[in-house]
Amino acid sequence: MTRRGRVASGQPTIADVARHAGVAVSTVSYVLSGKRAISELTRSRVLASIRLLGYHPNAGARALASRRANVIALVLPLRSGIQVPVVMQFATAVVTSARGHDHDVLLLTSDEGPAGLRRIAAGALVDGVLVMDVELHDVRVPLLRELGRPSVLIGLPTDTRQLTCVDLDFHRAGQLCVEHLAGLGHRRLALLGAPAAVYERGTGFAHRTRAGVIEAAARHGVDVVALPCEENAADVHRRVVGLFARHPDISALIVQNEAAVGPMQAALSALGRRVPRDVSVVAVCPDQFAEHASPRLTCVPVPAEEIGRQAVSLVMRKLHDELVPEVTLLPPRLTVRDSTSSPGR
Amino acid sequence: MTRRGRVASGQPTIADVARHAGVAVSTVSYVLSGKRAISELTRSRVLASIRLLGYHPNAGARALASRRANVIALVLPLRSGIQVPVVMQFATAVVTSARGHDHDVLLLTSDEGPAGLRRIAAGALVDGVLVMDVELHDVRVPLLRELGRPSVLIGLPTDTRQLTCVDLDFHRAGQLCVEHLAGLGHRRLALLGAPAAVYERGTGFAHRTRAGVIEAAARHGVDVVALPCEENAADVHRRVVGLFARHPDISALIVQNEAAVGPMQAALSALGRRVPRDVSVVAVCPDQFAEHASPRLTCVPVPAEEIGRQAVSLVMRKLHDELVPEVTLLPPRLTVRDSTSSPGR
DNA sequence: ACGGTTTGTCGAAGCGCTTCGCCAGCGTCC
DNA sequence: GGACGCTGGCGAAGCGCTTCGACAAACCGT
Repeated sequence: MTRRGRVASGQPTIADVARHAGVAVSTVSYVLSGKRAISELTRSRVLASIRLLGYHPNAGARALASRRANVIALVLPLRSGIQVPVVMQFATAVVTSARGHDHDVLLLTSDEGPAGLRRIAAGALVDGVLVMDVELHDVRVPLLRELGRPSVLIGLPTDTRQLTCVDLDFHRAGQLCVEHLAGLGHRRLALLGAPAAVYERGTGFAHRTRAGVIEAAARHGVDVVALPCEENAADVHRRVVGLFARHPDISALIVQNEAAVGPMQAALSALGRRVPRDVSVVAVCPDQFAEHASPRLTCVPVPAEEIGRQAVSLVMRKLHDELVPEVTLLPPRLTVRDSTSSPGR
Repeated sequence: MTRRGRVASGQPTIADVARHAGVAVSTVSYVLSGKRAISELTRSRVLASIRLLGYHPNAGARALASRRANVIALVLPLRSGIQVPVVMQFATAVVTSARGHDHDVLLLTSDEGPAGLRRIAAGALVDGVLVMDVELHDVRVPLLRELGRPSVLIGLPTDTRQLTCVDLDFHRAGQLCVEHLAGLGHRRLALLGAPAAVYERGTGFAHRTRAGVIEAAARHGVDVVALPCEENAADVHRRVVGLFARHPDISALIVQNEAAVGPMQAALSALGRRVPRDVSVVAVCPDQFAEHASPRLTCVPVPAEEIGRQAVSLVMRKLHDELVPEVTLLPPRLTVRDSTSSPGR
């Protein structure tokens, strides 16, 4: 019996590789990690053995010995009012770019709450944490600060001290929408926002967009009505009809609610207002969605993939003890399509 | 120096707990796992120490020693034509129910392909694998068979031998739609299906629904036109208009494409056909989506959460070496709402 | 009072890997 | 030509946990 008192796992171990290549275990390890110089001859012999035996390092053993799991956690929201496609795009971007850094991604939902975070972080299941759907006064923030593991927030809480946050500059995005519309000559706008619940729980992006819209409107001498909007067709219809009943001279809409776009268009057409002839529409939503709508929507895209990449890159840098900025805001840009034009034409 | 030659991690270890409670390390382990009888007195002393020290078992060490990572992998698709909200619902259901079995979820995207699967499985990063978006002749299927780790497919490949699959019975779902409409008196139907690419790559659910629809239509002596449908408003519009141009007497639509529902309704209303007065609509989509549409849609809901729970439960049973059925098909049910009625009323 | 179980606990041997210290062999430089 | 520095490799000590076998002590029936 050469080794092992218990049941064999079937998988070859680093010792098998070492024996097969005629070198020491540590040499194999150094070939794999590149942390010490290894002669080209030995290197290729070891690599050949690895390939031949179909060796894959055991993740648990590696994590135990190196104190690095090569896994990061991604905490996703699952509650109502989230932009599902955005979240999904974001998640895939995170997985893809984490793999580019030789890390895997552990998926958590926020419903296990802070306890879940503590469990995986303290248990060394993950090296770092990415948190989505951050609220202005998020309960997880104090925990993240004390956790002792690198973390990156997607979204901005009120107090960003000692944190690392990345997000689209939604304030600027709101401004961009207004500037575009004001530039076209619109004087009365409305913002069809996220569901009321999203504002109530203090989700940053909704507040920041609204603030940007209102601020820019004031600056450009433009009137704006901001109202939240649920994600069902009936509510959207009611809101839009009510809006134009109270403010018949509104000539442009800013929409930050993907689910509302379709129903909104239906409501407008029911009111006999055509886009963009009678009403211009600017959306804050994934580019692809705007592209697929009819008419194609002028929009400020939410660069979910770019945010995901940035978040991963930031957490990796923190893992390497680099200093990173507390806040990274990506500059939004506005893509002009077919849903906006000058009013009264 | 009591322990450790290298840098302290800060986290208390099981040895710290044992020392604090005045017992052996193995005793603490048995308290935690419950695998041997421990006196109530000792048990409570140990638990008290654990709480006091804030001990969390190290995942890597545990995985190494026990040969179980307590993690399952979830392979999600990220390509076009997938039903994003369904996937998302599914993912959260998987995470939630995995946690109920004391497991975490590692997120993979299918773009790393079979190599990714092999890596995590061989490396013992995960104990089992859940694979979504299965094609009829999926390249990953042979790999799963040889992988030596429990796996569950969400969706049905052509050959299910030696596999475990779970899905909604889409064939029956298609039948249900037709039966409902035929029962109302409709004689000419159309199926607005998934994007063409989805059929082309042999994704099971699309094929099976279509087959069920066609089969039931033949059985009920009903005509049906089945056509794929892209996810952008312009294509949907074109298809719907073309459809009624060629078949003006079609009185009901079956839709299996969430993104197409809104544009379809818009197209119908542009054609002057009202739902359900002139055209009845049955959707195969998440219940919530149907509920939020206007009018509320009669639908066959895709029970993403239930499928997720089932998938986790199956993989857990396989982890415990239980025998499980090769194929689990959940029975669909049809929810009648406001989008269907008898024709010509 | 004495074998035979149970019950509760302990000690130690790994799990498969990383990493530290050590050293042999070589070229190099006054 | 000896002190020195590299280079390439080895051996062994853990990392923190689970689990197996051993074994006192308590309990049993007789």
